[in-house]
Amino acid sequence: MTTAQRPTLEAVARRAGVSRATVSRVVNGSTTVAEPIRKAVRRAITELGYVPNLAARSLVTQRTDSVALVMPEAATRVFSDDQYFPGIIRGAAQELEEADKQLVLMLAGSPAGHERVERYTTSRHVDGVLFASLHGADPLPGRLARLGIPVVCSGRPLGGTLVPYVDVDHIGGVNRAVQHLIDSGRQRIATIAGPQDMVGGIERLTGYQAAMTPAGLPEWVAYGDFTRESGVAATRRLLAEHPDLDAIFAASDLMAHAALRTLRATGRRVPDDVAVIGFDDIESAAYTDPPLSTVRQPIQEIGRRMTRQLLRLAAGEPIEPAVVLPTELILRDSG
Amino acid sequence: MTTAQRPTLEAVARRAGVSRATVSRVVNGSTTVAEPIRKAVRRAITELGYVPNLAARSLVTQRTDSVALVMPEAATRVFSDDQYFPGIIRGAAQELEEADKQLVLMLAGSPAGHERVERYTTSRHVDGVLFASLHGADPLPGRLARLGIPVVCSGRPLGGTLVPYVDVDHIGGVNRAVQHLIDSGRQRIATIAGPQDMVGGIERLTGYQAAMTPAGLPEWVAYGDFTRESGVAATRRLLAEHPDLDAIFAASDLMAHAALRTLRATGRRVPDDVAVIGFDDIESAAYTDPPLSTVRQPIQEIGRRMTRQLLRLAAGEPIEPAVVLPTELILRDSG
DNA sequence: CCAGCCGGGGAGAGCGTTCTCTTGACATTG
DNA sequence: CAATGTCAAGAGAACGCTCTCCCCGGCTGG
Repeated sequence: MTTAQRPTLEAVARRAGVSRATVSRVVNGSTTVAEPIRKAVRRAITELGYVPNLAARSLVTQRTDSVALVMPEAATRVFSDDQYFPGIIRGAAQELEEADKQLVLMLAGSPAGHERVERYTTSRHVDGVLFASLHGADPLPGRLARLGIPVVCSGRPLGGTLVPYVDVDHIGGVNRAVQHLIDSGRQRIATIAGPQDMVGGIERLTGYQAAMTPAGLPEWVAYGDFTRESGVAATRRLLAEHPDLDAIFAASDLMAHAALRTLRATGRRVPDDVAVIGFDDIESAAYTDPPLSTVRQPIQEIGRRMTRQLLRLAAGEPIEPAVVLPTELILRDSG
Repeated sequence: MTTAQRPTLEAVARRAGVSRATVSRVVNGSTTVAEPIRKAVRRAITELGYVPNLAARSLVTQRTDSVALVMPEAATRVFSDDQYFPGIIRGAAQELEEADKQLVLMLAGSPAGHERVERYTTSRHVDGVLFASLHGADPLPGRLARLGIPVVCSGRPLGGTLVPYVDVDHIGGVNRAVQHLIDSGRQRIATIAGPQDMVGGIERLTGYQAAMTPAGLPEWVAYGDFTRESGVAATRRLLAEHPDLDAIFAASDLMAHAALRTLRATGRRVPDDVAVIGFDDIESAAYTDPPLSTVRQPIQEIGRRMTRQLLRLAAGEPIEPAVVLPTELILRDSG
């Protein structure tokens, strides 16, 4: 049961008949070690099963080789079945794996949780911090950035904070979707907007308006919070106020899905009577009835790019303050 | 731009006019410090904004205050829209937050990734390892356990490895579901089984058989991998071989959803002609058409319990080698 | 009244790395 | 051939913390 003492640099050095410094050089890939010695050290390492002690290394290098990914646990969308959360994680994990760094996940749900995240991240326990799906104008990213800690956000941070971010072209994507509705003859196009304390929510609404206003069409808006429940309620509100609407753009696929069902429940046919387009392109979008047209955003790529930017930042390289990835209109049957 | 030097124990000690040892005692909550001194130290800490250096602490305590959560990235279900992945994470994160420990997420997708996970976890860089959703008979958990590293799996590990685990009562839940189908008069009940290299896949099939065999009913099985795509294919196969089936139990909601659609595409009505019951109770189960009956498993609770067990193990406390959580039959409209 | 205790606090030795200096062995040059 | 340069490798000092002694002063009991 007792654990064998883990071999240290010292042990490897003794075994290979060299100094600790040389072993360290070999481990860290310095070129200034003669081949035979390098070989001997390598053998000693494998024979002893030596693995560097990261804590000791961190202590002297002042690096931790880990980055934090902070997500607001409360965010309904994060834990519903759209794939934002796993997508970001997966992208980040892939990119970090290549850099041989660790991913520390922090959920900043409760105020206590948020405080904990702040304490942890400000204390240089990680080499950088990734923020996903921020709500409102969280001051934390800006504060960290001012402390000189590398920070990258998914989605442009609200509140004028100057923090590098990676986002998708919400406005352009939505604009294209709504334009498509207009082009196919729809005249009474409503939207189910997302929460207005998140960039995604705000900009998708802007995209809708950017298409409607120039066309001189009336703008009908109901607000949801990206979830199905809110989508049902919003659709009902829209139908109550505008029974004759002939299209709905929903700011999330979950809400679009809810719209689909609610429309059908009221006897409307999709897309014959009402066209519906969503946003996200979640996996189940292809499996709704009818299959949902939607604006696809490359979630996993967001995670990758965020991470890449962060690693650059941590390495002291310059980065562009904003990366905006394209969105794509996916036309299926609903609109 | 230059980062202010972080204050150390030393600095706090000087400021408070005591020794490092005393500050350490205060920080770690030792009782043998007189109140006035304790107060002085506390003040010095806040004035200087002192935060302990975790690396230095780890170096001497041999603890890291972090645990790894390992997930097979390749697992289709992990990144599809069922909520297994986020659920486990959330449960684990909540429990770890209370213990003030960090969650290090590792995706063991590629062989290289798996090797990386092994290297990292065997090297005592974490206080314990959580394995989620294992495929086949992975030797890693057993190996770690033998090294004396605390390990807990979600789902009974295959291959006879003796590692503590937390699982749900697959067999009981499925048994109840199929029994319900039988009780409501169904006679030709097929099943879409999950992958047979995962406990969940195996046991859900066992549960089906455990209900069918005693009833003397024919057992019709098609295999899928928990995804919608595989569900479509499996349903088609079942229909081709047994056009007269009157019920399907699917080992995942995703496959059940696919069955729903495929059945309808062939002109069958659910539940009138064919009843369908799934497994998981994912969020969208209530939003399928018709709403899906299913066996609910408490995913988040699995995450919590795994973590609690792991923390006990890490603290040297004894734990029960297996925790099995109950499942619940949720009857909606599909069966 | 003194030995013995005990609680509060300090001194100092590590923990396992990295990294700067320094040394020593050759090779190169004028 | 001496002086200089180059390169490989070692010595040893941090890094910031915990924890085991150890000491000091005051209190108790015989």
